[in-house]
Parts: sequence; structure tokens; C-alpha cells
Amino acid sequence: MPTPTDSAEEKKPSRNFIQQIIDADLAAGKNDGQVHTRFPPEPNGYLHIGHAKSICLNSGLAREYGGKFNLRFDDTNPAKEEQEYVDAITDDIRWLGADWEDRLCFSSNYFDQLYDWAVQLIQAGKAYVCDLDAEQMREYRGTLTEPGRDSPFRDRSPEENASLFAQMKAGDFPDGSHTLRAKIDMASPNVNLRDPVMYRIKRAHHHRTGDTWCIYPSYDFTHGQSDSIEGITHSICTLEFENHRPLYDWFCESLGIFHPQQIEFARLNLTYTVMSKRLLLQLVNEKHVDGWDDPRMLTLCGLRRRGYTAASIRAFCERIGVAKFNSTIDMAWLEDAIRDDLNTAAPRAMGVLRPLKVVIENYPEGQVEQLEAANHPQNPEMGTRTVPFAREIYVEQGDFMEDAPRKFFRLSVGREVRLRYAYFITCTDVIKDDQGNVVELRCTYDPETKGGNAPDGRKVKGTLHWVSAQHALSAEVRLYDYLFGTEAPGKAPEGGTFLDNLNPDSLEVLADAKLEPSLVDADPCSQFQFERNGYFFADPIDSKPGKPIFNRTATLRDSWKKKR
RNA sequence: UGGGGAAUAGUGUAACGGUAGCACUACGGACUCUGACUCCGUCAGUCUAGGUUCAAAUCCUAGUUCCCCAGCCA
Repeated sequence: MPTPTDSAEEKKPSRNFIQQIIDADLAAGKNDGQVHTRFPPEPNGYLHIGHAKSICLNSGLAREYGGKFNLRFDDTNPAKEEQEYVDAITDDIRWLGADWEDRLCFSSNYFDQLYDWAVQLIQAGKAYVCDLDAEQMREYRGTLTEPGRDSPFRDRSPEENASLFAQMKAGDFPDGSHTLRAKIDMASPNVNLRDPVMYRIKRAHHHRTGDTWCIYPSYDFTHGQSDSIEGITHSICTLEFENHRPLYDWFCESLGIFHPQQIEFARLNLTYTVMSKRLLLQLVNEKHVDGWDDPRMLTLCGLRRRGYTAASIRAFCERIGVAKFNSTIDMAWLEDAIRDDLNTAAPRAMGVLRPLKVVIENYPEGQVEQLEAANHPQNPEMGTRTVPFAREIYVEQGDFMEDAPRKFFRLSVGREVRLRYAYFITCTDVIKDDQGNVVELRCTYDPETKGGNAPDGRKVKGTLHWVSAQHALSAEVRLYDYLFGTEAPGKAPEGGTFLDNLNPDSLEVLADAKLEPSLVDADPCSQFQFERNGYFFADPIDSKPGKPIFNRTATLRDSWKKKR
């Protein structure tokens, strides 16, 4: 008789469509059973969460199938590419945890081979040098609904083309004056096949090849062959390259070289953010954020500085799945991933973000007690620490309310609450300034409740975090919120730009939060849950010894806030 | 009015002719020295219209909607 356990075991883990294709390839004996993937960034910007999806997909597949994963920079446009980006990208990928072993590759390493292949196509009558300038070429290309016209230079002889191409390489022509084009079909309904450019003349300093070349291969003439050279079995890319696949096929077949299988998937979109390199660059250049690693940016370095762990980003990429549907993932998924990770990993501490002083009138003046607190209530192995308690403490301003509703389980005159790991206290009086603002609370404590339990068995509904006033560490704490205030910020409002969608409250700096003294030694990059507040990350750049600065990674869920 | 893709709860993603499942969100409840975590529950879905079949998300036909392509960018 089947038990529930039996039926649960029968459920197979679901396979995404790429895994299904690879399963089928392996079953058919393709590629000698090998799986080899790659991540091919252009070093012209920083990596963001969308790239993480691709990195996790590609490196994850290689790991799953016992295959290999390459990192290859597609660096064919020296005008936009820089070593700085190469360094930042390799750092980010390493941090994310993808391992390319000794296979750090560059398309620019294949420039000689690519040149030879171009000559091969010329000799085969499949490529020609064209004298049309950029504007003329556009006119000849036709439109989406009308075929293009053949270039007047299309029928040059292989000998003439070879000689002209050699001259291009030798620097005999000015930039933009000539191109090498594939001779395919100017009437093709697929515009990518209307004699695409293979080489252009561009006198620019390349970050790796320097000034060796004045002609550079186009991406289309480089990408597929680079995959081929590296023996990439499954060339996984985003949907917009689907239209290019016939062109890559044409190059591989015309050249008679190994033919990787290209598979396209939908890129990641997230609510409340923009993902395009252009817009991210604009945010940085116009200083709407503090740089590429601003914790509000969904760049990998920004997320890292916000306190997101690599494991949480990997888990996120795993959960969102892979498909061909253009989807937009709710930002809540990202937050869920980091909360999930940090909930088990982060030690707890007490920090009062918006302090309100409390004087415990019946507590002896000058007395200090060292109380024991658990570093992680669900995980005793993380040990305990000591927190000092004294007559004057700080609590959170939001933990007091004058005319409190019944469901408010915190402080109000006459109400009793527990101070975590300390005592029960009862509020007796409120002190206000001239404007009527609450500036101080007067309370009494019950000495019998030391440690947080009442011998008479009475219960309190609320437990508050607190910090001893005289022992408190004053620290800067940065509260981050969504950079944009609208779900689809890429869509500019009528007559405006996406910048109009920026959230003016995305950063709040608290100059004088009061933290428990043990945090004075917090190492840069260490992470804590400030109980009842959220997860915080000691900023690696601005923190100084004895003066940590904390970035809020994520808030805790707050069902009380929702009720109100 | 060219070509290439895609449509399953609010958001994602499974089911590959045989009980539409899972996760996130939302909303209830239990538990709680974190209004956290955890646990339990509720709401909610096959783009439309025909057809084939004992049986259709799945196969066929016709439509609808959305995305991509006219860089010497990638």
C-alpha cells in the first residue's frame, strides 16, 4: 500500500527547457557526451542581477552535467571597452561563485584566426569589400517590409577583394570608408542576412591588442566562431539573438568548423528597477546614485555592498526558472532570497535606529548588569554574548504610542512590556518638549523578572529591543529602499524620463543610531540581524576600526505595519 | 501590410493526450522572550473560437495580444 512518503518520492524535480534539450542531446550521443558552456560579457559596463541569471544558468549547467564553463570577454569594439570593466567583471563572477578554472578567454585572442577565416570566405566568393558609407549602406539595406538592393561593389573578384581587404588591414583607408561584408542575400526577410558587416575600419586603442589592428571584426562575425573555437556545445544567449542564429549557422557552415548549438532564453526583468546598461550608466554619470556599487543599484557590486550574499543570488536565480516568456519577476522574490539566507546565517544583535530615552526610575543609579543574550535563538551553537543594562536606556521611537489601540503590544502609559533578555518594565510617564514631542519615557521595572520571565507566570505580549544609554555605540546607519517608486520605471511618464520615477526616499542616513556595544568590533562585511529591524551589513569602504557603518540589506517582514 | 519568437492564478514556473502542481505575493489562523522565523489554511489559472478524441494546457484550424529585428553596438 503506497504511503504519502512513497508518492512524494515519485515526484521528479522539474526540468527547464534547456535541461530537457541537453538531456536529449546526451541521450542521442551528441558531442561525445560533453557539455561545455560559457558566459560572454562585453567589457563595457558592470554586471547586474540580470547577468547573474545567465552566469548561474551557464555555470550551473556545466556543474550539473560534469562539464566545463568558460568566461569569455567578447571584446570586439575597442571604442567602448576597458580593462577596468574586465577586472570588475571577473571580480563579480568570482564572488558569485562561478568557476572558469583556467579558461579565461578573450575574443580578441582569436583576431588572427578570424582574419584568416575572413580571407577564406573572400576566396570562396562569400565575402566582399564594400565602399558604401554607413548612410548609403542603410539605404541599400531596405526596410522590414521591402527587400534591399545589392551593393554596387558586390561582384568584385576574390582577387580584388583579397587585395582590398589586405589594404584595409594595412591602414590604407580612413575609418568608415570600407567594410568587409558577407555575401548572403540582400532580399532576405531576415535583415541580419542582408550582407552583414564582418569587418570595419576603426582606429582605436584596444585594451588587449593595443594598436596592432585598425580593423575589427563585428560581433556577428566573432561570437559564433569564438564559441566554435572553444568547443562550446551549448551556446546559451538571450532572445534577441534568435534572429542572428541563421547568420551564425551560415558562418560555421561556410567555414566548415565545429557548430555549437545556440539556445535562447528570456532575460531577467524585475519590478521597481531598470536593467539596461545605458540607463544604469546614466544613473552613475549623472550622480543619481553614488557609483556602480551604490547599494541601491542592482549591479552585482551594488548588491554585494548592500549585503546580499552570493548564495542568496544563486538561490534567487534558481527559483525564478528559465523559459522563453518575457517575464517580470516581483522584487519581493529577491528580498525573500536574502532574508531566507540571512535568517539562518546572521547573528542577532540589538540596535535602536530612532532612539527614545527611557529612565527606569526604580533601578539603582550607577548600577550596571551584564545580561546574557543568544546570538541566534534557533541555533544555540552560535553562542551567547553579554549586553550591559543600566538605569537609562534607549528604545525605538516607534515602540511607544500615546493613544495606543488595544492591539499595540508595546509601550504606552500604564502598559507593561518585556525588554529582551532583561526585565519587564511599565511605563509611568511621558515627558515632552515645548512642541509637544515625546522626548523621554519614565518607567519602572520588576526586579523579579530578570532575564525576561515573571516568576508569577504573568505574560506580556510585547518584547522590545533596547540599548543601554551610557554604553551605546553611536553609529551611522543607512536605510535603503527601492531606487524607483514605480513598478516599471523604464517606462517614462508622459513628457518625462525614467528619472522622474526615482524614489526620493531611497536613501535615509541615520547619523546617530544607538547600537549595542559589542558591535564596536564588527568587521567590515560582517552581517547581523538587528532584531525587530532587519539585516545589516558593515560597509566595507566607509567603516573605520571602532566605527562601523551599517547598510540595511533588507527589512524584516512587519505584519504590524501592515495592520495599521 | 516582411521575418523570428512567446502566451498556464496578482507574479513566476511545472505538467510533454489521462486528477492543472509548486513557489513568491495577498489574506486568515497557530506558535513565539524578534508583531521575525516556523507551521497550518484561504483566495486565485490553461489568450479566444472552432475541431479531433472516451479524454486536450498538451494534437489540428482560424484568430487575438505581447516581445525582437532595418548599428560599421553587443
